[in-house]
Amino acid sequence: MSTPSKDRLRLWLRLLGLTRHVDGQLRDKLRVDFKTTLPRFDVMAALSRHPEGLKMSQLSGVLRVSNGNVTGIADRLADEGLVERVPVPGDRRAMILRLTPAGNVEFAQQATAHEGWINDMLHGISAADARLMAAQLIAVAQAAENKEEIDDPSHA
Amino acid sequence: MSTPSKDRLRLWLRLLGLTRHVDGQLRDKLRVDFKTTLPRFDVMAALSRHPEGLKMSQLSGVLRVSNGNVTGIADRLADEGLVERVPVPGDRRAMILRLTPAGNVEFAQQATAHEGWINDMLHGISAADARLMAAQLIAVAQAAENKEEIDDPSHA
DNA sequence: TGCTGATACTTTAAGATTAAAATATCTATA
DNA sequence: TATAGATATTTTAATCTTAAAGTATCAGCA
Repeated sequence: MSTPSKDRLRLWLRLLGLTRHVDGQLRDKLRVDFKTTLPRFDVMAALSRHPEGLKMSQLSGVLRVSNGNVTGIADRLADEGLVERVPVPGDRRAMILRLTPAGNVEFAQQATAHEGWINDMLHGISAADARLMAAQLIAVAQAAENKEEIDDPSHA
Repeated sequence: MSTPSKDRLRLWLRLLGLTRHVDGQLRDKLRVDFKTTLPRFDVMAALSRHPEGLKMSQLSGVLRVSNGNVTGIADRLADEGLVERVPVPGDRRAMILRLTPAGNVEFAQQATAHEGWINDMLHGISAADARLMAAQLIAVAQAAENKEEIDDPSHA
């Protein structure tokens, strides 16, 4: 049987299956090759895009995870000297988190490897198809998010 | 700059972004509407597809998670009377996990709601596009998994 | 100044997750 | 039958995750 609802459900299950597969591979490779984890990689990637650092709250906003989550990951990265907390002049509540020089060196290696892993795993897709699919997915994501605004106007 | 490698990386980031978004919404709705979690839903969904039940190891195989992981989730579901452990005749090591009648009733409601949530979130996609995209994703996933067999022939 | 509410972050409690170690049982074979 | 290795599951230790509670600070205003 095939209804629009079932077709969309099947699409979702495919999407989830592929994402989990790639995600799992990335976690394995980060662990084996770099003795780190995907959440740590994500934090360092976000900081890498903001060399001046990010406040803890900005970081959790960018990564779309809870505040408390970032606290623990930052603690462990700081223990290893990969990130550092810098006080914010004029606001003693806030802390800026940024990569240390050692963190920058380490992340550069991880990022290069990461791009290579993705390239390998998705090598069955041509560059042109990758661009097309990415564009389709943007449309899908926008549809999904617009749906929420209709449901919950408080976001407006 | 656009290289094939970057195009594939961007595709991956889109894929991940959409999946995380939908995933997060599902978790929220399961929590609010059913006071449960996605891992619990996943276990019950797998058992629902196998009314005779699944051995713990089969279940972790189907869900692609570790053995120990399933143990904890099964414990909690069993505490609530939604699943039960049944001894396997002839093998005292193994246990079959299956939905209880109460678990079946509960899951049926969750599954209906789940399909509706997906349908709402992906309503921007026509049924035809959903089928096309699902087919594309199958090809991508196969390419990704074939890649591994080439890398690691032990799976053959 | 002193209060009130908002903001930034951390801590806590509970569940999810994994790899690795521990238990219990089974199977094949010497 | 004894035992060695394989199999099924649980336990353990560590990390990740969230919601909710807690702490400290800030900003506006009476």
